[in-house]
Amino acid sequence: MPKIIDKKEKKAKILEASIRIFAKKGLSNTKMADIAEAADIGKGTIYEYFRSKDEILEASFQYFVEGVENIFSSKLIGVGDPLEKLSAYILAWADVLDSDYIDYAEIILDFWAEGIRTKAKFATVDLLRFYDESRTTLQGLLDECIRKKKIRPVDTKVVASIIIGCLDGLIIQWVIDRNVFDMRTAVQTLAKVIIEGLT
Amino acid sequence: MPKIIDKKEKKAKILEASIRIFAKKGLSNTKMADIAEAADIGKGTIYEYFRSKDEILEASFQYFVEGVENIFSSKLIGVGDPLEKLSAYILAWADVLDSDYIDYAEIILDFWAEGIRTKAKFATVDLLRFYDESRTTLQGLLDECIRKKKIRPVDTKVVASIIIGCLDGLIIQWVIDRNVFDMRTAVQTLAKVIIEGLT
DNA sequence: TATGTATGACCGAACGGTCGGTCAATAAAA
DNA sequence: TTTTATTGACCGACCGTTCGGTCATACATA
Repeated sequence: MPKIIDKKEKKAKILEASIRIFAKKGLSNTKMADIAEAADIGKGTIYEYFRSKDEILEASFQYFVEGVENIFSSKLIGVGDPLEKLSAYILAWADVLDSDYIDYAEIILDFWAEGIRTKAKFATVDLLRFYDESRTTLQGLLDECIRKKKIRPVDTKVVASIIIGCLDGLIIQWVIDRNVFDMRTAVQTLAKVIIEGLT
Repeated sequence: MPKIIDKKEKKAKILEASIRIFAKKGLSNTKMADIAEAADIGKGTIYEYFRSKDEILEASFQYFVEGVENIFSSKLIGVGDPLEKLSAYILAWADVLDSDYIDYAEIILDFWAEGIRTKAKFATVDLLRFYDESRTTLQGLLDECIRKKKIRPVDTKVVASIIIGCLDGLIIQWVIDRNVFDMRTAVQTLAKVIIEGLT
């Protein structure tokens, strides 16, 4: 019988390597040979696991979204007070950018840029879905706050967009130059300003 | 004597064409041939005006920054009250994204993404300078507000970063999907929430 | 030996940039 | 006015290189 290997595990290994390189070099500056080298395999082997570079790109993005969503849901469970939940949601972004996710922070701009133009599934489906779900979650939190009279009535859809925008924008600045401010402090201040602006 | 043409004007023509194509296709998906076609000249002619693709990239970015800075300064003159100035600054972003600047909005993500990685002057010098100046301007506005007791004391550097971040983040969302919210409304709401959060 | 796995030499399309040559506008000469 | 010379502007065929993807071969395991 032939050698049997864990396809799933190897696929993940390639994916992780590709994300590392994407983050370092950018999406279109990354060559298949680079990924192969980072994954410590031959270039041809990649094609045993992925049909094309585009397929790797798509899979990478989904990997990223999964990771982010896991962090978020883990930070929200157990929090009862809607205002606390709102705060926890905003603060969770600082956790997303910690440790393992630094690579993702550097890659996210490329995903955004690429996502706007390509017809790849990850862009037209996954990216929009991710934002839509984020916005819906946040909007739900805000509506709950209003219903319980924790904040004054506002256009929750617009405010939700603004909050997500703030977080994305901070990521950009932080990625461009990490010395300008501390991410955790910035996120805490943001939460404070927003919540006080709404109450 | 031969035909003498306005080199500056032609350079601008090439630049505008390149920006249009960059916005449509992305930085690294844009070919010199595409730019030539859009500028309605031969490919070789481009090299009479720019040494390389990278040089075009750099010039494009500077063109963008100049345009944005012009809009901003024009919106701030004549405004006396510091709180009004703060508001005017935030609202100016909606103007930036109007009409002529739509192309720029689509290109800005690429500039950000590319800027982080490349050693190109536009990235290491101009991009950082642009953010630094924006932050400084805003910080000055905030300091003035605090001095005149228009808002409560806060870490103005962090708040300045947050405001810029909010605006960048809104741009991203708006570029990805313009139907989600109206930019002008969002910016107005943002100004309101921030200012009320600070007073 | 049979079969799943791995590989890197190889291929062809595509791209950035070059270069030899053409064109058009003007000025000076006839 | 016509002819000729001069020169900047313009161009696209071409070249060297790069890169995504293929495939013939080799390898490892049962």
